[in-house]
Amino acid sequence: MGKQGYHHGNLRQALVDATLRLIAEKGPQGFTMAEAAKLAEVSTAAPYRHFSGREALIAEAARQGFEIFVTRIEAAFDAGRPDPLAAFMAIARSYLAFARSNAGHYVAMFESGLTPGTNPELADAAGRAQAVLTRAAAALSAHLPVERRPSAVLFAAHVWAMSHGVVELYARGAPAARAPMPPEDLLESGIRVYLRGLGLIPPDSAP
Amino acid sequence: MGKQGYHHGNLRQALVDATLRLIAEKGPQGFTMAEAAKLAEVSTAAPYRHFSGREALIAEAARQGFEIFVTRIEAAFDAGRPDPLAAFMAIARSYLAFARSNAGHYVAMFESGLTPGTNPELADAAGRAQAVLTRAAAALSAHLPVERRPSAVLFAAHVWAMSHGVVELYARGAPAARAPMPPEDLLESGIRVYLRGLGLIPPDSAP
DNA sequence: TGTACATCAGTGAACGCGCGTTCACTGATGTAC
DNA sequence: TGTACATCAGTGAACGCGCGTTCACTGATGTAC
Repeated sequence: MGKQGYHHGNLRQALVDATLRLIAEKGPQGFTMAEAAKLAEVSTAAPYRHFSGREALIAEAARQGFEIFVTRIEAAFDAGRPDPLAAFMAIARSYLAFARSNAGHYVAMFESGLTPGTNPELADAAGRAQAVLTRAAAALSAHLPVERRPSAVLFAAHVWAMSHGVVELYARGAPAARAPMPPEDLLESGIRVYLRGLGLIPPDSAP
Repeated sequence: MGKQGYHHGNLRQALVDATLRLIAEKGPQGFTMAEAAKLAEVSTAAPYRHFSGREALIAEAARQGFEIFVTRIEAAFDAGRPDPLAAFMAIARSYLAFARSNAGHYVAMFESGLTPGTNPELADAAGRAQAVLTRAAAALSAHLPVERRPSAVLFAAHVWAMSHGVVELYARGAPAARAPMPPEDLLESGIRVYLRGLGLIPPDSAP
């Protein structure tokens, strides 16, 4: 694992880490193989021992992102503890926190323009991420009478869309709009209204 | 306006159109000055008579996008006709339609990584877009008693976030997730739940 | 324990390419008289 | 209506650059005997 010497030891991961750093700092277009190699202190030809090319390296960064994402979301949900509602809101906060703390991963996952069909492992990891959110949605709405219970897939998709939208529009430097409040509060209040619409929390005061 | 001859006639707009086409087809990174010039049937130096550089050209594409966006949204809202709710849902549909039909504009506006501060005209156009959505939200919630009336800015931000999230996650080839239904229906049902949460439509059957 | 050798993970130089941008220029246009 | 001339909007060639990728190579490592 030592860095000196002819053999790097863990170049594959070092390249992924360099990719994440570059993407986070300069956007997906700011990432180049040459610079990743340089960051990993290795010749420009070395990356090709581990990745077939630029796209493959970004895809691996995205895949690891989904992996970590799933772990984080699951930890936040904590099997519905202390109660399904609190656990669900914890997921929302965790979503935003992930986008912030793992900007490189997030961009690789959602903004790098990867063509999903080409990489089954990536598609698989992304699918598992969706599954976790769906499970959380199902848990939160499980106590509703069947005829009023929403489709968990649909429920999860709505919340995911709002979360993603908040990140893209308000938690970045996008020219779209200035956020009326911190993204965390914006998302939490939005989800709260949505959950009220589903009858999952009582009609309370205005948001 | 004739294309033949030494002078192009309307090169500035032709370059913007070329930019939109390239961005729509290959993403913001697929756009190059050289190719835009080629599409406009002009030498590679000509664009610099009209734009200071690459960034300025993309920014103009985005600005025009916001301009059209405002027009479309306003037309869809139609001053709240036939009723505020129907008008509001028309905006949502219009948002998705715009993202589809004006993919180049949409990408330039939201996915090109423009730094907003640098271009006041762009920031202004974006601000007006937000204002339209806010006005629609205010109109829809105007009849609520004051203490239950949500902040229109907040309301608009939530709906915009969900709309944007649906576009990004489900109306593109993103590796994120397969949509459980057409994006239009997904967005409409999501907004419906949200509006129910605000007390703007009665608690009906499950979505 | 030593040695021979296959395999692996790097190097360094080079390639062809297309990019953004600049330059001195030139053809077309509009205007003053 | 003609003419001189300033201005404008193009050209074409060139620049320096950094990119992704490939190649023959070489140093390090692991394994069989």
